[in-house]
Amino acid sequence: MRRQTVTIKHVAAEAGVSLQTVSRVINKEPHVRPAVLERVEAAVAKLGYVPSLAARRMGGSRSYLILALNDRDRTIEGWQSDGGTDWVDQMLLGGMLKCAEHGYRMIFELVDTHAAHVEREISAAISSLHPDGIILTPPHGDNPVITDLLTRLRVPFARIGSAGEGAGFSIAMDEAAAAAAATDHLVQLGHSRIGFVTGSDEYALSVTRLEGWRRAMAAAGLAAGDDLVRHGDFTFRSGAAAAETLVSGPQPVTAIVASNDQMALAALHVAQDRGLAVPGDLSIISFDDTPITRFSVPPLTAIAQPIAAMASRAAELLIEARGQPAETAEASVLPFRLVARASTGPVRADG
Amino acid sequence: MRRQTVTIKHVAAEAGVSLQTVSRVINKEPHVRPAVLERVEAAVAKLGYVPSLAARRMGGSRSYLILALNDRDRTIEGWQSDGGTDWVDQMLLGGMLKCAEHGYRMIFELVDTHAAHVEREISAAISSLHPDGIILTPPHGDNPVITDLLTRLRVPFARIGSAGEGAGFSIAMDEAAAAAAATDHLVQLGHSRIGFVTGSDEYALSVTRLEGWRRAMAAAGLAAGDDLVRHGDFTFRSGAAAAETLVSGPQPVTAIVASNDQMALAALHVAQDRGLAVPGDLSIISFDDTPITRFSVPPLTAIAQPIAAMASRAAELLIEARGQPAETAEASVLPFRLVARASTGPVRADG
DNA sequence: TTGAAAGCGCTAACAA
DNA sequence: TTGTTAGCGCTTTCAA
Repeated sequence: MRRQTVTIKHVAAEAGVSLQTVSRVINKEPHVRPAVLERVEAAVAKLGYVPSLAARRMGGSRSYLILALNDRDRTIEGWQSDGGTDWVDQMLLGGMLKCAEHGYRMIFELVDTHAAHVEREISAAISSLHPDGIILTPPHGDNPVITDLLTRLRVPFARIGSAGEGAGFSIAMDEAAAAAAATDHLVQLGHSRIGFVTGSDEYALSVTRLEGWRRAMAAAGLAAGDDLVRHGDFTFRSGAAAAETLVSGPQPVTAIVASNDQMALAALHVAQDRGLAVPGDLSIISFDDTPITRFSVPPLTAIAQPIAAMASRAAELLIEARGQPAETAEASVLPFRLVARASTGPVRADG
Repeated sequence: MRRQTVTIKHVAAEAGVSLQTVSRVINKEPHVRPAVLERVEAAVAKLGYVPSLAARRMGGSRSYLILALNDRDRTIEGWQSDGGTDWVDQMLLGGMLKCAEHGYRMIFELVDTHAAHVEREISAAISSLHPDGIILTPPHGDNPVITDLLTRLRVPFARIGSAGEGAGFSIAMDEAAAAAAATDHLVQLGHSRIGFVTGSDEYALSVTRLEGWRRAMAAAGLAAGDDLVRHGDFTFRSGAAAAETLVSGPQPVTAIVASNDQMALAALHVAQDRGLAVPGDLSIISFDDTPITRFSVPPLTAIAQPIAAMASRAAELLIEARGQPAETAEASVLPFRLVARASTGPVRADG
C-alpha cells in the first residue's frame, strides 16, 4: 500500500508545522528548535518523504545536478572498440559516488566538440538541466570556446586534466612530472636513446608531457633532440607510424615513452613485426593504464592517472560551490602512479 | 541573483502568441496553424529556447528521465578491479544514445540489492526523480521485491537479461540457445566430455544456460551427467575451483563452457598451472565477451551479449510507454553472437 | 484553432 | 524561532 506521492505538505501536516519549517529541516538549516526538528524528522521517516528534485530546482536556485561533459566521438569510439576503456567507468566511480554522498546526481553527457555548434549543444544542456556544476573532461577544459561560455553563463565548472590557470577549478595530475618519471624509469634501466611519442595537439597535456620528457633527459645529461620526438594523435595508427621511424634508421632508440596506451600497443606490434624483443631490444612505457596494458604481451609498464580521484574531487568542489562560480579558482594536483610491468627492462649490454 | 534564462514566455512574446501555443509547438501537438507554427519555431530558434526539464516535470506528467538501475556492489567491484568490464559502457552506449535521440536523459543509479532496504532505496530514487521508466539490469529483473514494487508504483520498467513472463518489458537474448550454441561449437570440434560451470543462482539465466547445455549435449547424443556440471558464482575463485575438479579425476573433460569470462579466465589459469595446453588439451568457451577475452593468452572464444542493443531497446520501449505501464508486456529477444577465438579447438586424436 | 487560469512541490524573501 | 506569501517554468484543464 504505497502513497501516490508524499510532498512537503503532507510532512508539514503530519508534524503540525509550516512548509517552511519542513524545508529548513530537510535542508539542514539552522534556527529550528530541537523538539520541532525531531518532530519533523519523525514525520519524514514515517511518511517516507523524499524531496522532488524537479521542485527543488523550480523553487530554489540549486538543481542538485552535476553535468559531466565528455567528447562524443572519442567516447563512442571507445565504447565500440574492442579494447575497452575505463575512462568513463572511472569517471562514474569517482564522480557518481561523490555526488550520491551529497544527494546530487551526476548526468553524463556527450558533446561534439568539433562541430561549429558546441556552444549551442552545451547551452541547450544547461538550459534544459540547469546543472549546479559542470565537469569538463579532456580536452574540453582547454577549449576556450567552452570555458568562456561557462564563465559567461556563470555556471561553476571543473577542468579535469587541464592544468592551465584560467577560470574554473583545475584538477589534474602533474603531467610533466609523470612524463619525467616515466623517462627516468628508463634512464635508471640504463637507456640513453629514449624516444617520445606525443599526443594530439588539441590536448594541452600533450605539450606538458613532452616537456617532462625533455626535462628528465636533460637532467640525465642525455640528448633530447627532435630526432627522438614523433608526433602522434593518440591513435593506434599514429603510434605505429611513430614507432616505425623511431626504431629504424642509423640510431634506433632502445626505449619509447608513448603518450597513451593505444600508441604504446602500436609500438609493441611494430617491435613484434620487426623481430625486436620487448623489453630485450625495446622498452615501452605508456600513459593512461587502461585495461589493455594488463593483458598485452608483455603487459605494459604505464603511468596511471587518478581519474576516479579527479572526478571525485571535481564533484566535491562543484557541490561546495553551491551553484556560484568561485572567485578563487583553486588548482588541485593529484598524484599519479607508475605501474611497472614487463614492457620495460634494462638496456642490452651491446645496446 | 537569478541566471538569465529564456523561458516559454519570452518565446510567446516574440512570436506574439500565448504560452499554450508555444507549448503545443514544442510538444509537437496538433491543432496549430502552419503559419503560427512557423512563427513560433522561428522565435524558438532566434532566442535559442530550450524547455526546462524540471519545469516540464512539474507541470506535466512526464519527467523525460529514464533510470538505469545497476547492482551497486557488483558495479563498483567491476570498476575497481583491474580487469575492466564493459557492461556499464555498453549500457550507456545503447541506453544514453537512444534517450538522447528522444530528448530524454538516462540517469545511472546504483542500488544495493542485498540490503533489507532495497525498497526504500528505489522508492527514494523514484520520489526524487519521478522517472518515466526504469531499466532493470541483471539480476534485478528477476527480483520480485523490485518488480512488485515498481508494478505497485505504476512506473514502467524494462527487465534486461530477464526472460520470465511477469510485469515489465522483457528484453533478453536466448540464453538457452546461446549455451547450446557454445556447447555445439565444441561438439563440432569433436569434444564429447564437455564440462559446464554455472553462474550464481541469483540469476535466472544461470539455470537457463545450464538447460541449454543439457539440450545440446542430448541433441549430440552425449552424456550430460552431474559429474560434468559445477556450480560457480561468476567469480574467478569459483571458476578456478570448478575447473580444478573438471580437469582432474579419472575422466577429465576436454572442454569447458563457463558462464562468464572471469570463470573462463580462471579455467585458463588452472590449465596453465597443470601444464594443459589450451586449446590442445582443453578448450574453453565463455559468456559475456568483456575485453579480457581479447587480451588473454590465448584469446577466449565467447558468447557476446547484445548489451547495447538491449539497453537501447529498453529505453525505446519505456519512452514509447510515455510514463504509463503497458498492459501487454511484450518480450524482445535479441540475437547473441558466438565469437570464435583461439581458446577452442579440435579435440586431440588420443583424447 | 487558440487562449486564460490553475496548479505541480519546492524555496526565497519577508513578516511576525 | 517560526510562518506567510510569492513565484520558479511548464502542462493541464477548460473556455472561447
